[in-house]
Amino acid sequence: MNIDKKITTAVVNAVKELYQQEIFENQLNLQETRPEFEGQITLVVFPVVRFSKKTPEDTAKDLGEYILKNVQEVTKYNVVKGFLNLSISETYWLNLFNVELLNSNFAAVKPNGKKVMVEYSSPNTNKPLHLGHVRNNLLGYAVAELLKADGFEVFKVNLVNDRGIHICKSMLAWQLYGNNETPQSTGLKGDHLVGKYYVIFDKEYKKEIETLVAQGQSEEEAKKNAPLIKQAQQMLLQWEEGNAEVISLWQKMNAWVYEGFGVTYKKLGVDFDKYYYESNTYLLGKDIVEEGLAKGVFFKKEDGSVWIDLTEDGLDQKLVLRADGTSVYITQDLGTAQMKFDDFGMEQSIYVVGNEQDYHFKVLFLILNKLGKSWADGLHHLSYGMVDLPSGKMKSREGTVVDADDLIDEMIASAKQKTEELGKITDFSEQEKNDLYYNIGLGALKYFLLKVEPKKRLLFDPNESIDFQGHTGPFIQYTHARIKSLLSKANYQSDVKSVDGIVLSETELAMIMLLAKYPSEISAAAKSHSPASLANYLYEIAKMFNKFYHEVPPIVKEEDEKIKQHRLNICKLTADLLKKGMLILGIVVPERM
RNA sequence: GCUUUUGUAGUUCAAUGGAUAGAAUGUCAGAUUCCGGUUCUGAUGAUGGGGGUUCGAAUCCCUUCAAAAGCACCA
Repeated sequence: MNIDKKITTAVVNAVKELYQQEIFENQLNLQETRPEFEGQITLVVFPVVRFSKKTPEDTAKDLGEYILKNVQEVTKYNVVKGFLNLSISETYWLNLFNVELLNSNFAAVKPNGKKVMVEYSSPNTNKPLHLGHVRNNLLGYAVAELLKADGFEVFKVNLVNDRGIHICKSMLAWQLYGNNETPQSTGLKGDHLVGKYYVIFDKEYKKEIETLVAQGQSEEEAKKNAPLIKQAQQMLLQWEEGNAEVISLWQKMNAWVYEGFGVTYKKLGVDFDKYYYESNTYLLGKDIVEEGLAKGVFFKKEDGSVWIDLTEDGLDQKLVLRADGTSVYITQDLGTAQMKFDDFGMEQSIYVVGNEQDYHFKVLFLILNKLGKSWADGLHHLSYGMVDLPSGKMKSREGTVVDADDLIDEMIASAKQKTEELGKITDFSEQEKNDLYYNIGLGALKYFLLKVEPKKRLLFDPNESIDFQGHTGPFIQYTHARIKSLLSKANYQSDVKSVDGIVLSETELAMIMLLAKYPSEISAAAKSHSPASLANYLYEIAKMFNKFYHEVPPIVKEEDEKIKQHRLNICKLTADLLKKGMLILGIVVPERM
C-alpha cells in the first residue's frame, strides 16, 4: 500500500472516530507540499471541516495527531491555515527508491484488458502532407503509444480519403497537361507530383473563371460553368460508374501518392495497423440510415431526403442521406464507425482530427448515441488547433504552406550544422552521424509540437525548437546523453541495488519523489489523451536532474562506495525513464551526442 | 448574425476549484564546471475588462472585448 493510500485511509478512520461521521476517500485532496513549507505531503483540510464542525486549523491538528499515531511513516506534521503538511520518514523514501523504483517492473506495462482505436493522419490523396498534418500524425502516434504504455491494446488506423472531386482535379490536370510525367521521369516524389497537378488545375480553372467573368458571367456562374470543373465532375461520375480508363488512371496516381506518403510516414516514425479507404467506405452507412428510420430517430422529407432533428440538443437539423439516395460525409462516417467497431470490438475509439470539424463529430457521436449504439459512449474526438508560423498563417493559396518533407529535411540539416560546429562526435561513423542528426532534428520537431496542449493553437518556431537549452527536445536528449556518459565513466554496475543507511539531500529526495510519479503521470496523460503533460513531466525530470547533478559533490570522485552507488542509481533511473518516456512521444534519445 | 474554442510575464508554454500563479526565453548580477555545446542561484515581469458562485477562482456561471474556426444535399 502506498503512502497516499495509507494517509487517506487514516483520515477516513479519523473522521469516523473523532467526529462520528463518514467521509469518502474521493472527497479528500492530497498534494505535494510546496517547497517553502516543511514536509512532503499535504492534506487540504477544508473538505473535512464540514464534518468536524471546527475551524480548519483545529481540524488539521486533530487529523495531524491521529495520522502521527496511526501511520508509521509519518514523523512530523505542521499546520498552515487549512493545510496539514506531513513529513514522511527518510526510511520510507529510501525504501521506495531501492525496492520499488529500481525494480525492473517499476515502469513496466500492466495490461488492463481494454481495447482502444486511434484513427489519425487520414490524408487526402491529392497533395503532399504539410505542417498541419505533421501535428496530426505526431499527436495520433503519441496518444496511441501513451495508451499502450497505460496498458491498453491499441489499434492505429488511417482512413485515407482517396476518392472524390479533389483527386479527379489532379487526375484531369495530369491528363491534360502532364505529358505522361511520372515520379521516375521527373525525379519527384509521387505525392509531390500529384500535388503539382492539383495546383495546375487550380491555376487553369481560375483562368477560365476570369475569362467567363470577362464575358459577362457572374463569378458564381463562372465557377459552375468553367469547362474544367465540368470535366472534373464528369470524371467523378465516370469513376463512380467504374469506367476502366478513369479507374486505371486513379489507381496509378494514387499508387504514386502512397509511395510518397510511405516515405514521409517512415521519416516521421509513425505507423498503422490498418488502412481504411474511403473508396471502400463511401457507400456505407445506408443501412444505418434505414435502421434510424425504423427506430424513428431519422425522418424522411417529401423529396425523399433523410434528416435528423437535433434542435432539442441545441444543434440543427442535419441531412444524413440525399434525396437521390446517395451518401453524404456523415452517412459514410456512420457506416465506417460501425465497421470499425465490427472489425475490432474496442471499448474506446479516438479520432484525431483538426478542430474545424468539432461540429461534425459532435453531430456524429450524438446520432450514434441516439441510435442506441452501445459503443457510442466510447467515441472521442481528439481535436487539435491549427499550426501557425512566426511568419504568419499558413495559406495554401498564398504558397505559405510548409511542406512536411521539406520541413523534416531542414530540421535534420539544422541538427547536422549545430552538431558539426561543436565537433564532439568526430569518431562516429557516417551512419552513426546521420542517425544522430536525424534523431536530434526529429526530436526537436516532435517535442516542440507535442509539448503544447492539443486543443490550443500552436506557434511553431523551428529555430527555437532545436535549441539545446530551454524547454526543448534536444535539451532532454542532451541531459540523457550526459548521464550515459557519466555512467560509463563511473563504470556503473546496475546489479548493486540496495543501498541503505543514507542521508538524502533535499534535491535527492525531490528527485526520488519526482521519479516515483512516473506511472501515475503516464496514466494521467493517457486518460486525458495528452502527450503534452507527459512532455512537460519529462522536462521537469531533466531540469531537476541538472540541479541535483550540480548540487551534489562530484559523483565519480565520491569515495564512499555506498553513496556513490546510490547516486549513480538515481542517475541510471533518470536516464531510463527519460528514454522510455521520450520514446512514447516518438523521440529517440541518443547515447551520445 | 448564430455556435464553438482560445485569451496568463515583452515572447513561447504550465498550473486535478486550494497556500505567495510555475517554467522557458529575454535582460541584469553572481556561483559552479565530474566529459559537455554547459549547468546552477538570484533579480525582473502576467491571469483581456466587469460582475457572480465558493471558506477558497486562471479554472465554474453571466456579461463584455479580442483572436481563430464552424454554420453546404463538400469532405
